[in-house]
Amino acid sequence: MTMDFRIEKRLTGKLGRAGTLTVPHGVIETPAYVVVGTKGTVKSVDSAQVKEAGAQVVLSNTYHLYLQPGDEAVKKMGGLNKMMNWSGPSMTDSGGFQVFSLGAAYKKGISKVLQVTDPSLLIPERFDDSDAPRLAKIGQDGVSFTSHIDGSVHYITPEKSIQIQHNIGADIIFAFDECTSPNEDLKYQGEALERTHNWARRSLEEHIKLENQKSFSDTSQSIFGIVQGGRDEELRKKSAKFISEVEVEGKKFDGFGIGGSFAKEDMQTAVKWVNEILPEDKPRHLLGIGEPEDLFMGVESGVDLFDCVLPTRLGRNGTLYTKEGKIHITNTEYRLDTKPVEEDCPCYTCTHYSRSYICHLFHGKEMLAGTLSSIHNIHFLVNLVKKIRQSILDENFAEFKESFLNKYKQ
RNA sequence: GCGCCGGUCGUAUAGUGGCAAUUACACGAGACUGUAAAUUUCGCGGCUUCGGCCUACGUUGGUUCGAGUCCAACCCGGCGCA
Repeated sequence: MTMDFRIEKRLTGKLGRAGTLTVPHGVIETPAYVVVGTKGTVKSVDSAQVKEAGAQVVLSNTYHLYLQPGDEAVKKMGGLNKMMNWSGPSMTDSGGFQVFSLGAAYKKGISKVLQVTDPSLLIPERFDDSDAPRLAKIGQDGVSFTSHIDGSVHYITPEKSIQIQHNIGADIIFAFDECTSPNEDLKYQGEALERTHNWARRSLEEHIKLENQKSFSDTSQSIFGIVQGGRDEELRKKSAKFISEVEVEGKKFDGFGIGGSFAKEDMQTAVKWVNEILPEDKPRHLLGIGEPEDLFMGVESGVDLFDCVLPTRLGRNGTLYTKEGKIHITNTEYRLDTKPVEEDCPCYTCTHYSRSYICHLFHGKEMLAGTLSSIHNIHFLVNLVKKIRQSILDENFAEFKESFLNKYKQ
């Protein structure tokens, strides 16, 4: 058994559903918010704290672990879970996102989610910036990366990414893809999609080959294919169809990632196009998303898994989630505020510390600031998705969504 | 008492004739979506119809078209000699 996905309840009239996803390291109740631990650590938070904050599953990164400490080292340490003392379900991203973040987006201030109201802003910036500095360059067969750590050059192919992910040993691994920049033109999006599809097939082939080589004592892994296609309906649908149907030795992808960068406004339409095509009986993961409003949108559009760096990144940088919206805990108004971050929040941070203390920790540049803040943010977002799940089971999703979003100011 | 050195935005500094004045920290407000992020941006004398205007480098006066910068006196601090 590699993976078992069961749908318990559906949202009537919508694509959403609540279910359970069972993998070798445990059960994930879906929809679920996956916590990101890029280098085999959820930044500033220990695995026990991650668990206490309610997280069910952690996602690490192939590229980063390959560079440091090296996938062989991870394997030697007993695999990702053992290495980071995480007993629950685990995933690795393929390195595809780094094709974007270290490539087209490198030093350009382009982010995964673009907040634009004017669609013309999304139209081509692509004249020829091929000589722009970047650490990732797309080649014939794969991508060459210049290590940001020591400048060494590494060529990552789909096969290589899958081999690394097998050494790392997470429960769920992802096909190697190209996450395109939101301001690439349609022609480029089409070419990139061909490449991603080609890489998807090769990823699946390599995965099956490696699974076939495993012995009984080895833990089996599942692989998710990634749907791309930018903001174009035709490309998105074509990709959803291809990724769900591609087959090697009679085997298909175990689940799906929905990747790429979006204008906030088109995210929902893109997700719907895709999820209307993807097979219902397999899990779908919206990669790199998101914010509370994105979670409601995603769930009702048929997403089962989300992951995002926001809880930890924002936490480390002094922004904390509350039911009324995000607050900047370093601001003067919290200096003498002895209330917890959230009055009725059961997380470790809120049950033990005050806003004023966390404000003080940030001003004093104390490491604990990032830890306590990350714990709260993880709890907030993970728990929000758990509540969304419960609302599907209780058949009051719409009411919950409305009451939450009414209070929550973006 | 004599001599030398020094007094610049909260702090520490840069600045030897064109300066609302450098840099760092502190302070203030933002940003962050599959993590090159404990990162990063902006602001930090006042007013403004955004063209400027006013007030500012210990104090007072002077030289100069123009002074934080040169001169004089004074005040304050440090060091040395009596």
